Amino acid sequence: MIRLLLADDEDLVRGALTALLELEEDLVVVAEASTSTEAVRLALEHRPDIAVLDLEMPPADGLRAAEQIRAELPTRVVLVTRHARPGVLRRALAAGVRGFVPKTTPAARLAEIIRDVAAGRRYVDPDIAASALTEGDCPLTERELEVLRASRTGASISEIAAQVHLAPGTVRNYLSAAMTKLGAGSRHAAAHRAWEEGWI
Amino acid sequence: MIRLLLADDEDLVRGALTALLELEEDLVVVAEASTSTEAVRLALEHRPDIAVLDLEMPPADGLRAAEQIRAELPTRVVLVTRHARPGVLRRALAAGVRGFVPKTTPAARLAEIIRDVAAGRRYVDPDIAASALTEGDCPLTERELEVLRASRTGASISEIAAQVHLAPGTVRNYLSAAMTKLGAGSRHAAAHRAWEEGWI
DNA sequence: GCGCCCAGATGACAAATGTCACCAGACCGG
DNA sequence: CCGGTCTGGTGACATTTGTCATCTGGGCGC
Repeated sequence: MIRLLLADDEDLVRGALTALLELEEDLVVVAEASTSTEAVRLALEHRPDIAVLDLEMPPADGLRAAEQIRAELPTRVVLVTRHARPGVLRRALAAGVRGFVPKTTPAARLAEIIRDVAAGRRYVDPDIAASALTEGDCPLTERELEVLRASRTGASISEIAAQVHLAPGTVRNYLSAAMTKLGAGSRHAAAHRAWEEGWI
Repeated sequence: MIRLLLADDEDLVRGALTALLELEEDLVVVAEASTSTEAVRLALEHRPDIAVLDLEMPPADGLRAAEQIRAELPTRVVLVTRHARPGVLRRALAAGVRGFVPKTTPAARLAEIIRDVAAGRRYVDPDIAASALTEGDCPLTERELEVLRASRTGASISEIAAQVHLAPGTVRNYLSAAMTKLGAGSRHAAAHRAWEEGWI
């Protein structure tokens, strides 16, 4: 019997996935979480064999939760995501995630993937893997990513500066560098671009 | 026995919802669609009692599909959405949708909601309904919405002008008006705001 | 016809933004 | 200790953006 932790912030989806997986006789959902922090807490408490985490989850994303779980437990992590972007896959694998499943995967496959991972194998969506291999790595520094993230809501330079605790001029420099690297004409275009690539 | 059409572009979610609903003895999923056009086609073919449509679905969104289904069939439509924004609810009700369910709804409620709708009642998520009632309607004109939509990717004024076939100065005027109405300091902030409200 | 309104356009102006060159500490290998 | 490198910061400058007053031409009631 494979014991599962299921985390997804959308109750409807999480509940539906539970229903789907409980149909399998060798799988049992022992805990459900709706936030990344709750996922970590419940993982420590229940020590499941596999943690199935949604990537898009407040307050920290599923990747952070995966890292924390992996740091403490032998639990294997399967990440499920809507926007399966190459950059995310790269980060996920670096974090030691054992399965990477976009939500475009047929539902019937999920149980098989979980069994594979439980058996020690890895699963990575073939399409994403292919594009991750052909695409270049993220050229941006951590700081550049930070200011780009902060500019996604349309904030002004000074607002971004306040958010990231930097001087406005410095923020402009980072943004300028990021824009050059991404070939964008404005920080907003750069932020959009970086998001599409899965870098923020 | 209530016959259902289920449409969601994410196979995993759609399959999981099918599993969830098939657990109910009085519900049966007679067709599954992964695009809005397929949803309309299958609805005409199978004439289900209820169509459960995801709002976020290519190529046209679930709202369009709902309108088309309603125009041809007595089928009742339940919309499921991730970003349950007041403006969207407003448009959905105007399109004759009978149920409006954000994905934050507990999974166990979905079957009840479907039975309610099948029985002729309506269901609207209480939280969204409340904010839709307290919030004002979209104050933006069609043109203002158009230029805001075009600016979402971070395009420059001249690029937007080319997209919407207007002079750059005119685009600036519309953007300026939109920013004033939304209390935003830049068009990017305004676009973000308008998106959050469900207006674009 | 006449006046009125409205979408679209223009031009002038101030403020915000992006570019660039350069400075000051901190940190590190040698 | 020294030079190299990295992060953070500053100031000058050209462009872009946002604001506002104003113009133009077409529809429309009368």
